[in-house]
Amino acid sequence: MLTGVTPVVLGMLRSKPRSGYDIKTFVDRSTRFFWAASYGQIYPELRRLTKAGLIETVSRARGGRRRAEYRLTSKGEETLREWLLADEPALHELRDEGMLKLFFADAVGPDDQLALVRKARLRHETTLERLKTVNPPPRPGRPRFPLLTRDAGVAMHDAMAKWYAGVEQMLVAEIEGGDDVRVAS
Amino acid sequence: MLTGVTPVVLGMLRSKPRSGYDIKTFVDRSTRFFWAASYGQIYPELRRLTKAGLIETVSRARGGRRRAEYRLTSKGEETLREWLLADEPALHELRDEGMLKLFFADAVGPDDQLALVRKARLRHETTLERLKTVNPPPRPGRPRFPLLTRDAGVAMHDAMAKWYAGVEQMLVAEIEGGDDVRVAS
DNA sequence: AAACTCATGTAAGCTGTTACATGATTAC
DNA sequence: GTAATCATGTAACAGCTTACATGAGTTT
Repeated sequence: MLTGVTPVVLGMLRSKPRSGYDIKTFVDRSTRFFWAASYGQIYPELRRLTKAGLIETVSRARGGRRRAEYRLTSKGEETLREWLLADEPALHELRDEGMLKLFFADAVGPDDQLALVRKARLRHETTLERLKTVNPPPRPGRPRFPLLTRDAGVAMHDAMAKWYAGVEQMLVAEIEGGDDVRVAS
Repeated sequence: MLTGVTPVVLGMLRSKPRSGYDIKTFVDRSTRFFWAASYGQIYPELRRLTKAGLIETVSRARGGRRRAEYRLTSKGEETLREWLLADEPALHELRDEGMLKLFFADAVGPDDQLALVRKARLRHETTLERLKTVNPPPRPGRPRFPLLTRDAGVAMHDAMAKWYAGVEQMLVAEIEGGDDVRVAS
């Protein structure tokens, strides 16, 4: 894989010809949650891949509008397949500021800790709901795996939301318990 | 937050003075899974933070070795607390090549799809096992939240491993089912 | 004395984001 | 006619990784 954007562009062009704009739009509605891409990556990549012979231009019009559509060449399809079946361990990177905050939560008092955890849970629940609304009707012939990855997102954020909920309960119990003790003594 | 490394450095110096080397080592054993940091970030950041008065140098020796330890100033502690309680939505970014491959898995045949899913499940299970072995004895007085984030990692990778296992079963059933039909017809 | 670990630091380079420029077409 | 959307592109910058340089102390 030359750069991080290569497989997305290749993959997006496999099912049908698309323009750079199309790719960006589709990425934002689909892979963005686990693999984002910007115009600054996509357009230069389309040129590189054309030069490398992995994709080719199809048509330059839609309506009267200027438009450059690309499709995979057989060489491009082969490259995509190679990447899919490659043996190298797949990259897996996470940047989760909420988790980092939790890591350092000892620096604040119990109430603030609770607020922090609650916020994190809410975030995951919001993402969860948003993912659930993505619901294109499965048609025969349409690729099935994209929808599957949506389910993965649901599973992940659901697990996280529930985990945070557990921590929340623990903290609530401690705060209340602590109050009781103080009242009782 | 100035840069991504700021809160880690600040947070790592809160519990006790550390050197840049210490910070890097500790990050690699703890936050790396959701927030990585390299020397190229840490050392320059230590200078910036010193100049800004958020941290200060403590001692310059340990054994006979050259060593620069830093600790939080009160201003630094305040900055850390502000970041912890900030209202801005926490950054959450994922780069998951395995998931991207699954997204495009329609491009390969059933057997390769299965192999791909199996590999992904194994990856998560491996990470899961590694996380489970991180088990520092909880001592009173030692911060508790770091250990909690380890549990979060366990929860997340467990959820993903199980989700992939489900997909795997589905694919296996389909492949076997397809065979049966072919054999029966 | 060789090898390893502790320890600090930087330069080059790669990747990716953001913001902007440009202009055509369509919807109101 | 004006606002929104479609569409392509780039330049500047921010952020981070990698590799290297350097050297002291420790272990074998």
